[in-house]
Amino acid sequence: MLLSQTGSYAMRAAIHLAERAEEDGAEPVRVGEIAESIGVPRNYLSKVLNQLVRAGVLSSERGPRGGFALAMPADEISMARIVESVETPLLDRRCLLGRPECTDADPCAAHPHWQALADRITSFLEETTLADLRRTGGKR
Amino acid sequence: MLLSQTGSYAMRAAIHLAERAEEDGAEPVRVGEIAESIGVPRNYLSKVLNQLVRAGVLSSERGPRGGFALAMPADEISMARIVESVETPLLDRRCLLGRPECTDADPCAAHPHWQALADRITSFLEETTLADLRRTGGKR
DNA sequence: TGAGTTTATCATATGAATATGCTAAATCCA
DNA sequence: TGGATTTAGCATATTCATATGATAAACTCA
Repeated sequence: MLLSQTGSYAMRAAIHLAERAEEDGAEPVRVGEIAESIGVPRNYLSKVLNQLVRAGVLSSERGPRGGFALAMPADEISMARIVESVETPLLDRRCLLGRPECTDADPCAAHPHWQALADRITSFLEETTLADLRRTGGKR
Repeated sequence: MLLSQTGSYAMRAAIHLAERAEEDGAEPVRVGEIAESIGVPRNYLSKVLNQLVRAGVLSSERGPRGGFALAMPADEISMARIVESVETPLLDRRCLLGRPECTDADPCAAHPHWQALADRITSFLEETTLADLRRTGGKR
């Protein structure tokens, strides 16, 4: 699996916020609505959203009329930015085999074979934005 | 990370066996040597190797002169086969976002963007064999 | 102001992956 | 045969991601 469970939650929540932003502009969305909509544990999601706030991806307001919203336009938020906010490291590009000491000088056996694909994966995560992932038309 | 820790251990152990097979033919290699060579916990590796034996990727012999060896030529053992032997599932191609109900009829937001890349990752794992990963020349 | 609502934070629980240690079974060889 | 060696298998420990629950802090609005 490319994304952790937490990374998946973060992505789905962000996509939901991108969709809601299209409908209601900058109106904050409450945790309860997001959790129910994407079907994940409410309290845990709350913690994940808070990480996104601290990473500057989301903004939040407390109290009535409070909730979460994207901190910037959807087309400026990449998958990489979201995933990096909640899980570390995003992708071990250095070494597919997980060797801590894998360097160019002493590369692992998979090194040359892995590089090209790792580059594509990284590009995918960096170049795909919430705007790309937002549902257009079709059912919810 | 694309591979789990256990998947990484399995790959590195298999690569080591492929290299040793070139040197000594079908001579079994003991857990101790493999663990020390790739720098992983010996007892845990023992369990991982046993999984590979039960999956038919490795063969094993007990007693003095015993140990582990590839059950077939290195160019017939794909990364996919090894990783699938120790972790499930290899890669959730269905849904990048981890939604359990993600189908063609009701796809997740990332579905079309994810498919092409997932295909490439799958191909990489299926088409790269131990023979490709074996070190040729260079230092150990 | 003060009651109600919502996020923020903390403390803890659960579960799965990872790791360790011991015993059993198989094999070799003197 | 019997002791030594090595994998197989089991039982348990540890660690970390995931999850839950309760309280604190911030905000709204009557």
